Amino acid sequence: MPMQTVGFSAHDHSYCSTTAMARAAAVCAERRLQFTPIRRRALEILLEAHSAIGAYDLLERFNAEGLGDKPPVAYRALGFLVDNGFAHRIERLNAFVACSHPGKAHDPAFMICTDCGAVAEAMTEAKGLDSAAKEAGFQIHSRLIEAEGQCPGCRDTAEQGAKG
Amino acid sequence: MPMQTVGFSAHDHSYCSTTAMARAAAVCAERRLQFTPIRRRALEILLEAHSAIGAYDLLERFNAEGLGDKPPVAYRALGFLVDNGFAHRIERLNAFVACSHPGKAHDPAFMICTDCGAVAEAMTEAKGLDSAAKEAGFQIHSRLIEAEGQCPGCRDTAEQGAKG
DNA sequence: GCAGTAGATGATATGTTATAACATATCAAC
DNA sequence: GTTGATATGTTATAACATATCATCTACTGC
Repeated sequence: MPMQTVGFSAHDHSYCSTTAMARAAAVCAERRLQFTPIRRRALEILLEAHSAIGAYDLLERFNAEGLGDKPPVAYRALGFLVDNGFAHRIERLNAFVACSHPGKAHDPAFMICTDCGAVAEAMTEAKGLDSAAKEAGFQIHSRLIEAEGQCPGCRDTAEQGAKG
Repeated sequence: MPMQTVGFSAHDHSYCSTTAMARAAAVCAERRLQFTPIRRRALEILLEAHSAIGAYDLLERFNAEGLGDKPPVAYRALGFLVDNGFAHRIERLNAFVACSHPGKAHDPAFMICTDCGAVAEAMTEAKGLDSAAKEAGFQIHSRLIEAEGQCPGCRDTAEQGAKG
């Protein structure tokens, strides 16, 4: 099945994956960053998943493909992707997802489905947090916003199960 | 110095600590929970800190006091405190803080000072996240909101340093 | 009081995530 | 062809977390 969920909605995944890779390659070229095979493959794997991938999961994939089997290999590749805005770290899961809006600076929020593991990225304003920080005299350097719950697909499935 | 920061503002810390302990004890009595010496001491230590304490830091304290030196001891105590709303886990730090609003159900936001390690808890609305979730058809079960930056005290210090 | 039971603690082992530190390879610039 | 910069390979270990089973303690009902 070629369709999966992004933002929990069906889409042509191979297309979105391909365009994301092309965009990443373009950004790297522009910034004189080396989009090496390991980095490239790491991003491909994240893009294929649309769920969060742990560093050691990634490492297993690498190992199977002869790309290296030591933790730093995975952490460096992931670090590169995160540093350059091609991926995000999901703290709740100690894992990583491909960025849905690469290139643009953003403080994303994530919705994590606890049933199927899908992760969707949303742009949010976090106005409540900003005003709380202002009130406290706290200067925010970075925000972390993650929600866990059920994606639309899994809600439907759960309801079916409850009925049947 | 008896004063420290909560919500980054000066306060009589021994008083806030004592009342928090009393409140926790009352809640435990009401819910028929055992507020055992280990659990009690864990909460005391978190309350004294007003910054996030890691499980192994806590364990070191326990060990020094003859309360146990194996990881499960710390994780169980912390689990109890979190489950019952006396403490929160800070994902970004893999560490724990005493709850500033025990008893009330809440989805707190945290402000973490990267200079001094102080952590303040704020109540927020997270309206942006809620509307994004609604739009995506995602049902939120729990929220995680953490900001890193500089607390008022450390901002002042940093400015002094820049000047001098 | 005493037996049964649930919950708490003790102890061992292991699993999982992450980084420090050092060595080597690759490639471009001089 | 040496230098310098960046990426990768490798070893070791730090840091965080849980599974499992044995034992003990405290409440429950008799």
